Amino acid sequence: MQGLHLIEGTETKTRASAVYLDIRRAILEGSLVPGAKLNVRDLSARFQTGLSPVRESLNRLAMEGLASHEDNRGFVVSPVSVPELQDLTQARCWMNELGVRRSIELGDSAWEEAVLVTCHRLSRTPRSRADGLPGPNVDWEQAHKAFHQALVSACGSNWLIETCSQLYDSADRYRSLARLAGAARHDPLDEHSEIMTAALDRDADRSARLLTEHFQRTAELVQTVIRTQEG
Amino acid sequence: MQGLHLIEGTETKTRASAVYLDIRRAILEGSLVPGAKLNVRDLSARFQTGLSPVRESLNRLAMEGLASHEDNRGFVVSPVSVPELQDLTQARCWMNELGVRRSIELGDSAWEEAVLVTCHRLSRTPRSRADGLPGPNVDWEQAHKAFHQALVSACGSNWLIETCSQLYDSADRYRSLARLAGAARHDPLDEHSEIMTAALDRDADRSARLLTEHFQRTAELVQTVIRTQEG
DNA sequence: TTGTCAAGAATGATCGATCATTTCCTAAAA
DNA sequence: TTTTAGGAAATGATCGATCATTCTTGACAA
Repeated sequence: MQGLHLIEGTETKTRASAVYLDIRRAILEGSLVPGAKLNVRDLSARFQTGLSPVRESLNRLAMEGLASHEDNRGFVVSPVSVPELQDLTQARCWMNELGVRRSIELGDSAWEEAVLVTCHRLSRTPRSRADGLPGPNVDWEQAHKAFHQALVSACGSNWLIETCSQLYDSADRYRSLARLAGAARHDPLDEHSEIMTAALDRDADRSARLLTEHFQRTAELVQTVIRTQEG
Repeated sequence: MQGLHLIEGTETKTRASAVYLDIRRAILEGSLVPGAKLNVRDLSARFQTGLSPVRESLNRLAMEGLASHEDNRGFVVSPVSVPELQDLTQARCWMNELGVRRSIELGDSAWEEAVLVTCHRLSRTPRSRADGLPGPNVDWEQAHKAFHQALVSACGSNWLIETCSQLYDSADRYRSLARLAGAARHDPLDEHSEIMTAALDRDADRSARLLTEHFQRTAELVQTVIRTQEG
């Protein structure tokens, strides 16, 4: 079997992994909405594959928290809620504060350069797509995550880095949902630059404060959207 | 299908979940040693079930970090190492410090009572098994985890509570491995009481310090064992 | 109308056969 | 002796049929 391409650009060794990545992306992008049933046979048909790879994918997603599972009742896209968003945001603030403080303490010049470069790339990447379509700009999403991960990358703990990455993805899902619901984004271009400057100045307190505010501001916007949808 | 009992006391609705819990326990107890191959057909035979439930279990374990997976190369019990133990310990210290500080801040009398009761139960549960066999005393393990989870239970963040639980289990695996390798345990009975007292006194700094020392002391013991095994 | 219950349909879970890839073993060549 | 090629064996991955459970539907009774 050659590499699989269930979706353009995705190439993996097994069907299970390919399907996993595709469903994962669909959930994070919001094209699979919270609460949606993840019917194994339907997904098999959609991805032109058997039942086993789909079930394996869903098991992975459930452990990751992106899907929910109950024995004999199948899988569902994990629901979203304001309390869960608040919990998530709190965790992001804690973890990123820890990460950036340690990185400021331990980071060498390579770390500084990574922060500088990823921030620069982020500022050069347009927020909206080049083709004018309304979807997310994958390049920007990637640059944004790269910058936030760079900030904590010198903390010395792989566990913390991985945790920040997972939290980022979960929060990203909320952002996508808010965008789909038509939230206008106050452009946070300068916020990122400010955070970068604080980090390169090795000002731990200011970095932590700016990061926390950055996360909370985003969360508040998303919260508003969820509330208007629920009500 | 009635409840399944693959192992005494385990009862779940699907084979996949039953097998998952059994393999998980085997890994945490150390009867499946780090690096051991998790052969799907062998496990199917051992648990008297088909291939699918086993594969689903292994996918879950891999996402959880207890198993490692590479496409087309199957599953392996996750290896252990001194650096990973250090990372894990660091993370435990951070997370439990956060958890206990917030709990001291937010916890009501129900939290205090939970800490008191779980500590009491722990002190009343013998460390070694009633039947004199050398294995772990499941009651003690359970009481120990209950106490540590009680300490952070009022932190207000489900995410943090769940994270502490996962970290506990991962660290517990290291402890089991050290015990199997014949590590003599300096009995930490009083450590737990001291932590309890500090928490009930609402002394956040002392609680955090004692917890961190508690984790680090255990980790150092385990490290020694791993090093002597490696060397 | 509302509640109950028994088919029947839909869906989830499991099975073992089969296909694909990797690993192992052996023999010939360097 | 070491290296390498090739084929067999082992293992991983996938498939679709089948079994088990849950959900739906509609007739009937209260």
